[in-house]
Amino acid sequence: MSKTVLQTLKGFRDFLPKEAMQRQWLRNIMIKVCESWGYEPLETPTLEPLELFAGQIGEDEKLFFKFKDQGGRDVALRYDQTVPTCRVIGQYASQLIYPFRRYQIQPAFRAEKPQKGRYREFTQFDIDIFGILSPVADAEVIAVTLDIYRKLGFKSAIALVNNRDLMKDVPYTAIAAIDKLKKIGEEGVIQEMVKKGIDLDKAKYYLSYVQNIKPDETVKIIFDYLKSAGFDKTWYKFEPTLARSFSYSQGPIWEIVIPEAGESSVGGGERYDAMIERISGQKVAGTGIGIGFDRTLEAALACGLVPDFQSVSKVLVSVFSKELWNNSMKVAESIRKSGVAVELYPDPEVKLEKQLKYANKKNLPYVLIFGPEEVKNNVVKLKDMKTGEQTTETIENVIKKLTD
RNA sequence: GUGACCGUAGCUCAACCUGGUUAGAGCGUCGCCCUGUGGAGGCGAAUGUUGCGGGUUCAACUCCCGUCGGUCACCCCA
Repeated sequence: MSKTVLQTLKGFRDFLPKEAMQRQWLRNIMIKVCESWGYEPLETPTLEPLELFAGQIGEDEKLFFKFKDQGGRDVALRYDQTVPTCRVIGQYASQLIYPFRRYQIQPAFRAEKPQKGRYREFTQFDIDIFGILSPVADAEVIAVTLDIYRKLGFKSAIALVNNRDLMKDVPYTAIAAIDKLKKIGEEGVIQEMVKKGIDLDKAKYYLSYVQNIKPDETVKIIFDYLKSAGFDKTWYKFEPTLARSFSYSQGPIWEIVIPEAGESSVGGGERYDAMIERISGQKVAGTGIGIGFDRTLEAALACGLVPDFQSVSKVLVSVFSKELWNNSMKVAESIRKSGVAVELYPDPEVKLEKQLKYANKKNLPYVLIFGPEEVKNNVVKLKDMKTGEQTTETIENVIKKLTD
């Protein structure tokens, strides 16, 4: 194999066990929280007809990962999870039960130029609820999201909330500019608008108009809900200049920021009733959030919330000699039966010293050691790798200790 | 898609600007000290088509072009 093949494609990543375990940890918590709120999993294909995505946003076709399949069909890798879900709503209209709550965690693919935190294959965690027009639906999705960050152990996460409907009188180009306020400042926003053909006076007017928007009834309903759901008021905030410049955003819009881990957002959501109807042909209300899985993991790592995963198993059963190989196997098997993750050193010829070094490097909590002496007395030595302490026990006792 | 910077041992880097005999160091790895016990220490050893391809040159890790990959900004972000 030539050496150039030993690398991943631009913007694609491998996850070695340590990293993969961290991802699984995060994924499991997110799923658990979602299900505790009654959200059910949904999965859609990796490959879709190109028109499903391209039909939606015609202009920026460049970013699709698209190609022709063997049958000459134009296909594209999953670009996001919202659009396929809209397809599902149309395709299975007769079987879905509303309100329909679903979460979805799958990779999305975009042919972007990669940079930090932006890859061509990345994982998105979406939480959406369909069939409910009331802002209570938006509030619930925000509450589930905040619950996830709370359960992950963050001291705080803030939902910045606004209502796109309050910007009805502001043209889209102005909204898109105002969305960048945090990044480019007031001057930058005004310049951006002027560049896009808006008069200077109007640009200034739009900016100050938006900055002075006050929360409406919809926003109040959402905040009341969050308060009742047990979130301190430091966990949510009205943010008039939050714009979510997606063309399909409507109604409540929000973003999640984690102050302890930087100011950029880890996810954002909005209502998109109109897009659902456009794609599915069904008049179904829908609102939800897309959470950046990678960004959330990065934030959790930065805040020291991720357990230090080194190994999957709790104990290594060492092999003293070829003659005792069968004993080691039996011991490992009986521990495994008790539900404890156990690994057997897979080579009877290797010196005990090397087996211990292995256990040490992998950070395995315990090692079981037994030679002829112990076998004769029907006991084993349980070594605690952290303290170095070693006790002689019966297997039953070892299992009891390990399952505690 | 546009622009900038980067790519040397498993890892972090030196040598590149000002081309010149066997490309170095630390960490890690492996072995021994230690024939029933890891982490510390001592001693010893192995390792590179200098990302890949081409060009210039008597000579390229070094200069030039291309390509692949990375980082950053812009663009974009359903």
